[in-house]
Amino acid sequence: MTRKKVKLAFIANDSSRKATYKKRKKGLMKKLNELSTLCGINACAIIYSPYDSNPEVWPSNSGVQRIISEFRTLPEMDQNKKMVDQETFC
Amino acid sequence: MTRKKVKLAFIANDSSRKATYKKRKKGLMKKLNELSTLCGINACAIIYSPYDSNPEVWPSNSGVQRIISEFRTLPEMDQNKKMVDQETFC
DNA sequence: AGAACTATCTATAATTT
DNA sequence: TAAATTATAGATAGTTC
Repeated sequence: MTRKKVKLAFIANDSSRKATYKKRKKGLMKKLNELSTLCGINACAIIYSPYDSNPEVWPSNSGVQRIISEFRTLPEMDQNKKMVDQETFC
Repeated sequence: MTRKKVKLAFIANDSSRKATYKKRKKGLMKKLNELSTLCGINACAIIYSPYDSNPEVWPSNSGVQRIISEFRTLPEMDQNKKMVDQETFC
């Protein structure tokens, strides 16, 4: 996306792929932090990769645990359909 | 970030905040999709907001469920420390 | 292997429709 | 309100050190 447009496909070259991963992971975490701060919302992200020994998370392990606990309390069906009461709000 | 620099703070104006949320959420999901594709990694994100009746997720509800299940299988301590065997790989 | 640089691509704030 | 536009801030591919 800069010196040349990047084709949206797996980067075959190992070192290029790792370099891109490190840069983009950093950028993504920054974006998520900005979204959360600017809009006052809760969010989390978990990223697995061979480059990090443990999953990279945002905002923190405890923050992720809190949000996924909430996510799991949603009945399976409600995770896909709109809920009427909140629909009214939006 | 464009016509004017944005201060990293909660956007007080309701309509501006909502507009920013919608744009940035879309951008974030695109970035996560790109990271996953380019680098061949597994990742997920969950975003809660008053603008969407249900949490917005990437890549899908089932994908999120799969990844958080894996995350939860990590012993609490391992979620923060480096693991020696993978350290060698990186 | 990284850290830094920089040219240029992308995301998006403000504006218009 | 929401979608489209556009000017500009930000992210990053390729390169250098």
